[in-house]
Amino acid sequence: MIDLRILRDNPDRVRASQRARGESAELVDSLLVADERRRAAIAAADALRAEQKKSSSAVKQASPEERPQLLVQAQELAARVKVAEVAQTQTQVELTQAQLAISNVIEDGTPPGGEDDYVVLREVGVKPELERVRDHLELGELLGAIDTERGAKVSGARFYYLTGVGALLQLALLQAAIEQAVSAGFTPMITPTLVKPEVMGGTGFLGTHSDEVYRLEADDLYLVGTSEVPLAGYHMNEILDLANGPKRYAGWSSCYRREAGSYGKDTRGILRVHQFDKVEMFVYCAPEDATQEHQRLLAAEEDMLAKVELPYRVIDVAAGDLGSSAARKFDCEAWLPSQGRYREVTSTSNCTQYQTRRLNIRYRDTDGRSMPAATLNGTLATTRWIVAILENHQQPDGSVRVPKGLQPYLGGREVFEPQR
RNA sequence: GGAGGCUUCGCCUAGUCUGGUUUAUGGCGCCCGCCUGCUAAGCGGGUUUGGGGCUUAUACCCCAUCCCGGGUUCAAAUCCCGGAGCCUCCGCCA
Repeated sequence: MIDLRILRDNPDRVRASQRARGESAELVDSLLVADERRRAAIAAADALRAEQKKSSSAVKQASPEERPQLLVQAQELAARVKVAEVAQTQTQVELTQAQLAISNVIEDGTPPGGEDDYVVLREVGVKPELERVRDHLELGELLGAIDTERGAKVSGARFYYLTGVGALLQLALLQAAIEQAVSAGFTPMITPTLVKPEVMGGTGFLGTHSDEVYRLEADDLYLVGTSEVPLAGYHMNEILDLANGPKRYAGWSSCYRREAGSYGKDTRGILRVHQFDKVEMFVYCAPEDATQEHQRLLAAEEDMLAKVELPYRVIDVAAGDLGSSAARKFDCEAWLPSQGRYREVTSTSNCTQYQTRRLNIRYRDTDGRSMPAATLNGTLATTRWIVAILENHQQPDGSVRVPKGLQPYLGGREVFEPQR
């Protein structure tokens, strides 16, 4: 949700942000009008309420003979108050709608444009030179690590089983992520994966991407697509004490995505699936610290990628591909030998105060005033990493080298051997 | 699934039966000041959260806020209806 003060003081900045995203700048003017109308309605209703209070206490103190006369006046006022309150509510609803329609104001430096207008910040690591490339599913089947056929039999397309070393690899990967996060001062969390509409909406996932989200109609609950959602909801309606620095959480959860609109895309293997596991970093901090925290999250992601020895690049995502909540987003994309290109394995967003205004999460600034906090999130490891790990560390015989950073979490194992 | 109890400004709590002198009581904690070799104690004051107005800002004024949402009434913490959460008991169950 957009800050009305920023909007009033600097509407051009919001207009520019909307244009860079390829979204409507006219929404800014609708919002300004809605803001004006709401304030007028509040002033009118407040004045009537004040009058009514006086009138009411006059009734209370009146002598029996003046009482009937005063009662009539009071009754008439009560009716007018009722009308004014309906108008006030209406303008409030319109304001909120106009406010929700505008995406977060992008951070300075964000590349303008759409999905393909990202800027590559750096490439790290060495791509493997392979004579014969097996893709992750072929490798996964050789190792007895991935079973998509039975996944489809039991649950449908885009479901899978991780079996044997596949299951162990995921546990090792996520455990390594948790350990890294804990030693960096993050609080590990295992979160709910079903959340209420207000939480799903508050994090910004019920906007243009709402058809990506699973909904349980009978219970009016949503399955989360990332633990960002329950971690953002964790402090909903609270005032945080950030005097000792940001609150940093690392959430481990299953994630569920409908993948609507991606029919035919990435249908092979487990690159794009309906359910996966993820360790996600989530930070609450003062707005002035957000940009710096964002860099820390990105650095943590790169540490993890180094641990599993993946070649990757970092991209600065363009404005039009940020989603409504993010003001800036950096993705790390790992090299996939089977595709000969980079694919997203992490994503870190600075959501500034966009989510906390919706979720009513504040902190005390240095003057003791309560202000919306900033939130950020970033991926530390997901099931998808298995794809890149298998493909980049494959050997000619179909075995897969276990990266050093994961060996301690796999009982010291150095290689996964094909089963016959 | 059934029955009952509870929810008040950080924490605890009075007030709810019997609607209006309640701008919600008191204690603890916290903040400011006074007193005092120091500390403690004592004394005085302050301390919900939003919104609006007026301001350079502070101050000040107004409105809302007693779990949430409706309703009755000139007037609701208080009465009525619906919902949520917590606790206790019963039933069922991996």
